[in-house]
Amino acid sequence: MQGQGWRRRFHGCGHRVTGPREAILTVLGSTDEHLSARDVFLRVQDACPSCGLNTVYRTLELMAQMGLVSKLEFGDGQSRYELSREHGSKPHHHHLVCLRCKSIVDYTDFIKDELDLIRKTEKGLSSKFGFKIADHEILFKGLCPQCQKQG
Amino acid sequence: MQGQGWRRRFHGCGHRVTGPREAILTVLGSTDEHLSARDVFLRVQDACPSCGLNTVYRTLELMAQMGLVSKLEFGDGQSRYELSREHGSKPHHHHLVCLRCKSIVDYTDFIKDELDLIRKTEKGLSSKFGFKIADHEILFKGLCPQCQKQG
DNA sequence: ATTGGTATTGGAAACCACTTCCAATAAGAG
DNA sequence: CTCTTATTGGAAGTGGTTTCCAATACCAAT
Repeated sequence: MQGQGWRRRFHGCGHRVTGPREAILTVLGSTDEHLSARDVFLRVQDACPSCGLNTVYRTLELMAQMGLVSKLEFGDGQSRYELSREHGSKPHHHHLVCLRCKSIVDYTDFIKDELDLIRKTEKGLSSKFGFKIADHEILFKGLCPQCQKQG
Repeated sequence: MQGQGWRRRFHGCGHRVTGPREAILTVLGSTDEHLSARDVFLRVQDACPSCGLNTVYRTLELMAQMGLVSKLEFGDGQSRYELSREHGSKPHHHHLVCLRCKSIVDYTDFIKDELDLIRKTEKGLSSKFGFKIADHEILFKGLCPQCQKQG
């Protein structure tokens, strides 16, 4: 999480800046992984021992709706979170997930090629359906090398 | 579900063709919606009253791994299913989901424009990571007109 | 600084989508 | 028709996520 703009952002929406929120953003800003709520909870204990799992869920959901974090679902039964494109330090990327073992690969290939299409689609959809679009996701699904062998 | 090819497909993988499986495919083939497992379960009662929710889950997961159905996650806490591109009668489409109320819009705009990119990316990823790619998904996230008003 | 209104928090309990277990059933190969 | 074994269904379990509510702590106004 670069900068402190998020504080202003919170206040602007009538939200308060609190210890847990600060700590959660710090955790997300210090990793490249796709953390589950429980993962975040564990790592937050350090900076904010009183923070409950419950608060982590609420905060992540709030931040997802504000567009600060991306909530990802890869089919393994839990949501995963990462700082969203504009707020994180990870390069723009997408995901490749194994249908069987649910393993995940981040890829950054062909990202430039998608720009035009995404921009055009985003514009078209927002004027056609009235949505205010915050983010997009491209997901490829298949079988990883291991799972291919195992039938 | 056009044709009966899926029977052969099942036998080919050492799976049996059963009442519940047949009924579930019929349900999926008769709608344009993104049904949850429970939705499918309810609609299956008609053709196959003995079919349990449990079997619906197992069957949908199996079909997802076979590539017959697409398992979709829109962030509302349950998976949704539709016949996959090659097996369904719905045109190739993608989704637009509201981050707040989780409502879903199907769109078919700019689908042609994506073909090249998808083909190229699919090829690149499968040779780089060894995945056997079965499907792809593009998801736009944002706020629907209603939720924009409500802050 | 102090105060007051209210958003936020934390813990426990509830919820619910989904999975596991296992004995009974039935598909389909021989 | 028979035998093997995949599949089923019901009940019980699992675990991620939400709800409830009293206590806490932001922060705007004083």
